[in-house]
Amino acid sequence: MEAAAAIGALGALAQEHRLAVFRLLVQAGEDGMPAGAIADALGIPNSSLSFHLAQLSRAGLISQERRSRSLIYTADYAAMNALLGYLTENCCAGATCAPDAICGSQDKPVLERKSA
Amino acid sequence: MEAAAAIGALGALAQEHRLAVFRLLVQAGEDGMPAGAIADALGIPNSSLSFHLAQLSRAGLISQERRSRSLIYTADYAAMNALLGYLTENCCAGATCAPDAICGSQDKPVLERKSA
DNA sequence: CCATTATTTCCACATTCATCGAAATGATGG
DNA sequence: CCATCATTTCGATGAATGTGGAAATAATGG
Repeated sequence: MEAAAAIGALGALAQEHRLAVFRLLVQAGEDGMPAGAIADALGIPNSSLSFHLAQLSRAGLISQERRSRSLIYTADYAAMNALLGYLTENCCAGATCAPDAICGSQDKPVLERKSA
Repeated sequence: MEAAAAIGALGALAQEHRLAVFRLLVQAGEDGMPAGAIADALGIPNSSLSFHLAQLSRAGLISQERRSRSLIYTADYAAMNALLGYLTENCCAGATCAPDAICGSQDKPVLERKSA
């Protein structure tokens, strides 16, 4: 992951509602959630939520898929792994917070999961 | 780390110059760098850099210390660890990207033993 | 087809963010 | 003390962000 992508992902998560949405989608798992259910769960007006979903989507952190009448949103684990990897590398590069502190393997992605 | 702090840290890093500054400070290690040297290394005007340093500082990601005439800035590794921990926990909580996937130690956070 | 449902786009507005020259502040050495 | 150096604050400006109601778009079931 290059810096520009990391900045995009960081910015997408750096907002109360968007962080809540992403957390919710992570918990929802691979089945994802329809926009309406997200709005309902978090108490965000539809139009506002749509704006935030677009931001998360543009950052590559979530993906959408239409299922019948609903648009289902799903967290992209690979993107989150890439972000964590970037931060870990750039937090630790040449510095004291040892990569080994994680567990020893630092060029393997943190969460290895299906890719999108 | 609670959500508000995470949002602050994410927002602080979600900017080209600030991310570059933080990376530089991480590389610089515990000795840190004076503001002038940072501005010089990254080609950022003093006043702009000062603004960004304040943002990073307010987010708790860096700390300052006066040494003679210079203000030395240092990356706060603990804060970064806390952020990584928050993201890891909230990426994985109740979902499929298993905590064990990290390395096997599942009750030990990524880089440090700590909870908010 | 059409009524209905689900979601997005449009719009207007207030707020915050980023930029950087110039002036102010703070600290030091001599 | 004061000349000087290092850095911050001030101020003005343009751009981007967040908000939410209302209207538009898309898809389905019947």
